[in-house]
Amino acid sequence: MNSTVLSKLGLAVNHMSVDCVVLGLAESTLYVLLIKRKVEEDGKIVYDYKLPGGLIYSDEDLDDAAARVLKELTGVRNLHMMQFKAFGSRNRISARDAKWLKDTLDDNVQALVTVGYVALGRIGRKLNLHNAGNEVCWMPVNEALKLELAFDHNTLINDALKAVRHNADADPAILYTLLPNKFTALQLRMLYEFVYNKEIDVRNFKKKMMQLAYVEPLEEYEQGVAHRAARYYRFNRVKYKKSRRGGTD
Amino acid sequence: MNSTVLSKLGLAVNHMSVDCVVLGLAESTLYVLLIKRKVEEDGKIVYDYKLPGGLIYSDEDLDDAAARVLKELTGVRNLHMMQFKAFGSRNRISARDAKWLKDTLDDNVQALVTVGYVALGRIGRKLNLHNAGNEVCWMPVNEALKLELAFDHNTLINDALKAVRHNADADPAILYTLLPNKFTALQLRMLYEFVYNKEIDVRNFKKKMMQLAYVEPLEEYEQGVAHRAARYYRFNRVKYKKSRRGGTD
DNA sequence: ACAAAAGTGTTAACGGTACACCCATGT
DNA sequence: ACATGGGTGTACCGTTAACACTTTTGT
Repeated sequence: MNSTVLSKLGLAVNHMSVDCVVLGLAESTLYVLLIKRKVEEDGKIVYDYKLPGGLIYSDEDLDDAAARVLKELTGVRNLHMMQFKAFGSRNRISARDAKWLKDTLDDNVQALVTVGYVALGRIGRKLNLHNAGNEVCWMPVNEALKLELAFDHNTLINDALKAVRHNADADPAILYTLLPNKFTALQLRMLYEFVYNKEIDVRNFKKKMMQLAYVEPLEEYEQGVAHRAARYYRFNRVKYKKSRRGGTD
Repeated sequence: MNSTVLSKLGLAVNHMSVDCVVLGLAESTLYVLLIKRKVEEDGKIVYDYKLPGGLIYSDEDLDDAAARVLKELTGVRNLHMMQFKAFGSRNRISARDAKWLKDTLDDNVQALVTVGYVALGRIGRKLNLHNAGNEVCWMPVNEALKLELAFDHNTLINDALKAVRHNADADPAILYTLLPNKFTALQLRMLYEFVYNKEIDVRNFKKKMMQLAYVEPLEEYEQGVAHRAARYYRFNRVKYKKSRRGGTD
């Protein structure tokens, strides 16, 4: 059966995986979802971090594989995952990674092409923190990028951020998946500041924001804050879609 | 060796390929590079078209695989290939495709994940028109999309076009790879009109074009045309790169 | 002379950016 | 009362968009 394929194709058979870069915003810091990895090295046990990822089944689509892998590893569901780039095998696998693959998959894996997915989510979600013996955690993106993550996951995170920035103006709706249902003007502005990586003038931002029919002001305000209470707004998906289909607004 | 992997992983092993969408512009029509495919069906021999594509070796990077495949199949080299999307296996393979894969690779292939690459090239290039028994040809994109191409190649072409449009403003240089070394203002404008899919005012366009330091007017003009001769311009890659690195122009 | 496409400037509308003060609330 | 962050309007500038006539060349 399949071994025939292998002998015929030789080098041309690889392993394929998806890796998920899940971003979340809290207190104006961007976090990324990581899995703690246990590796034995020189007789000592060391820990490092990896993105949630896994192999693709042959009967599933890429998008489905990404959703399944994320759910299996972290319990997170129903996130809108966006494919951003595929990564080849060369230079992706360090000695430590090879060791880990061998321990996990019980064989030498020489090539591993991965398809990167990015999702934006709310940090409040419940995680299966110890799913499958793995420890799942949120880590500020800045800190994560200072570490040496498994495989080329530093690269994946960087490219995921680029993809979000690149796609945000084509489809601003993805940004609102990072915010809670009710958010203040400050939260929205900080999100834009992060995405466009620069400071935005408060008044100018408010002006533009009020022109967006799909950002609806509510009659609700912050409570118990030591200053004037900020108004809450919410994202109206229906109006958003309408505005994309050539509505006058 | 590898068969161990298979037995352990079962469904998780697939075939991986790259497919190249090579676009070229001629006479204000956009063409795509296709390979004629011969399939036996119900005892009859039928022909259809596919994009140049092939399996990825485990020791090469994706970008290298794309360049190699394109060269092997069409003789085209040194094109800047841009990865745009990966495509999963489900619904990609028709009965006819399965038959062709079996004839070509001598086994049943159930899953085939492909990474799509797009390149812009000049149509004048010499092609190895009958490389590896395949007939390579340029076909107007509009015509190609009316046909039922192999696998999900209609989708690939459409997504490649979207990617070009999406990337053109981030990096206009890619557009100039579609033009001959010396081009007229009309050619450049038609290219922009295609990419942004709308008419552009002649004078406004000229104004903006003259502000681009990297579009250099030459002292050469069209010859033997039945109207006033148009001036030629050329793309200066060095100045372009300089302008991207924070030069004042 | 005429047909066909090249080449060339000005004005108005719009969107983006810069900028400073008063308001509400808890301590 | 004061400290903290929320909320608001106006003026300038650069970019884009609309618009029509003259020039060159071949037939």
